[in-house]
Amino acid sequence: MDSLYKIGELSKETGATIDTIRFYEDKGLLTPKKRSSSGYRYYNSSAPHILNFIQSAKDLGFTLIEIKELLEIQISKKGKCSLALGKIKEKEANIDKKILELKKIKKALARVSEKCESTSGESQCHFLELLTGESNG
Amino acid sequence: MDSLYKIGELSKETGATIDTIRFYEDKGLLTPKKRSSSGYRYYNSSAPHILNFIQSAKDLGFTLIEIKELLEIQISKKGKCSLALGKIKEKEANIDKKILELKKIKKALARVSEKCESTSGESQCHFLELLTGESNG
DNA sequence: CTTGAGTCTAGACTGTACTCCATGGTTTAT
DNA sequence: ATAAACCATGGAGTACAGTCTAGACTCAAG
Repeated sequence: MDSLYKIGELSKETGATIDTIRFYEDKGLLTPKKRSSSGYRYYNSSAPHILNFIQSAKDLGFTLIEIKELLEIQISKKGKCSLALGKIKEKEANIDKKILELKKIKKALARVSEKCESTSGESQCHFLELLTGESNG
Repeated sequence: MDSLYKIGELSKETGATIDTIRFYEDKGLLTPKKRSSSGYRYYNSSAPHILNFIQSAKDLGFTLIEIKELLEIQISKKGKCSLALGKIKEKEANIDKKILELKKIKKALARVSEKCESTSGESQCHFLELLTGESNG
């Protein structure tokens, strides 16, 4: 039902190199569905999703250890979390903080764009001032 | 008007180590306002803001080179950007993407919390499924 | 059944971002 | 004036996240 594919195919599909995929396996982030008798790795269709998630999460500043933790989160048949609820709430709060910081930076950049497009002059300032709100434009 | 302080004081105020502050200087992210005749570094009140920004930006997955670029953005008296407007728009788009990715992760975590709090059972699933929306609860 | 592309393991190497010396000069409080 | 605390430079060492190489095995096509 779910055709398996080899590491080279997975690599081509996701853009992650073969070495990187093996490295992630070593770190416990992505285990092949099975190994052939000769040792070849075979992956199922969830592997590319995992690799894409790892890539996104890395771009967002998560370490491989944190990403591993996120990937390990699951809910049992009885509705139990694999990770303490407090820890999960902590991660949520952490992400909220990141979103806020990004919005601040975005706002500062938007102000830069705006000022540079209008070319109304007399508005000298640095990014840092735009970030903290002390603009003089 | 603006009292200067030494690297140790800056370190204590921001939590960045002296070595880190010097390292950032080497990379062009933070230059002391002036040096004493004996070589001591003296910083003004904007230094802690810069260090805090570096810390936040690092947590958000920006490299020191990207952070340097952000810090170098400024608008001249004539309303000109120090960086091409296209580049700035690109950075804005990049940040929008990061915010979206974070919101997805946040949503998945919120679903985990919700399910684990309700304990209504029969809802086995992994984080990755919650992330992509294929939950079976 | 061979040839070439793909895969295996193990280990060395790289870049980024620090972190830790060693050694010596400077400041400050007593 | 002298110790204690602080700061300087330069260079070595570390952790994380890959990236590359060597040497051997496997698989698919002609």
